[in-house]
Amino acid sequence: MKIGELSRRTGASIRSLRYYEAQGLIAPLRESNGYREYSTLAEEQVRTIRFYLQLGLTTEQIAGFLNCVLSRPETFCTEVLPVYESKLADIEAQIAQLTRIRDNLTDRIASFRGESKQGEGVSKRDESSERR
Amino acid sequence: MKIGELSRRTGASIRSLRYYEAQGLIAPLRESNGYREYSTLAEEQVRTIRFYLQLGLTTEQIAGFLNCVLSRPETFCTEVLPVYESKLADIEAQIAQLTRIRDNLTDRIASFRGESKQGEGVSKRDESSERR
DNA sequence: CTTGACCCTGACATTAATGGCAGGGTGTAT
DNA sequence: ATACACCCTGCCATTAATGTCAGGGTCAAG
Repeated sequence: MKIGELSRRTGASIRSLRYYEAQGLIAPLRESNGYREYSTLAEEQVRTIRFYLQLGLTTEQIAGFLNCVLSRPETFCTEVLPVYESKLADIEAQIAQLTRIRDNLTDRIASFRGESKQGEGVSKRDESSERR
Repeated sequence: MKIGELSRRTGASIRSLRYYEAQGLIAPLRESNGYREYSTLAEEQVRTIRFYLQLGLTTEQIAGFLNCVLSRPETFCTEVLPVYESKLADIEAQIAQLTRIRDNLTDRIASFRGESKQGEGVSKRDESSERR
């Protein structure tokens, strides 16, 4: 199957499919005219790649275990767990950070609604949050 | 005060101070030799800018209400509230998205620990999350 | 032979704030 | 005058996946 069809079948843009190849995630054959020829396995492979991308993993991380998870259940691939764990730590840190900001914003929005009375906690800034 | 001193006092890099100026957030005078001369008010101004940046606002958004909040309590500046509200919506969407991913990761990590028994929910992917 | 639907590579743009360099001027103390 | 600590502008880089050109082949149908 050629790249256009694979794109239609998987929802990945042609541009993305070429990018996955450049990142070493998929290696289609080439016809004599230079066109990429994808096997039928490619379809699942691309869906798998996209799934891991949705989890927020990078193509580099995915490349580290893709071959393994394509050939057996994920839990048999020892390379996967550390990636998940480090990603989870990332995400939790981000959530914590965003939650801090959200609470700060919520407070400040609330002080707009009830600003008619006192001025406590409104004009003085909260130096607690931090970024990157 | 010159830019180096302001940088030391506020913790903002010289590079950042020049950037804030380019974005219209602060307008120091110029000495005859071309050096920026900051008033003593600049120190609080920069801290205020940094505070809003920490809240995740962009320099453009900050520019929209900085003059106002520097001269009176935040709650008197009507330009501020809509920015807060839209940022809050942003943040909440991001938190929701990250939470979905986190739960997915947590599940998958858990299936590594308990993989000795059955294979339910392990090899089949979850197509529920989404990104950007 | 021309049209049109494919395919190819290579390159630049995107986002936002910041870091860092090159090349050069200023000012003060020795 | 020479060193040294400042300051200036302008420019490129950063991140990661994707979009989007330009300029060019391939191939089947008409």
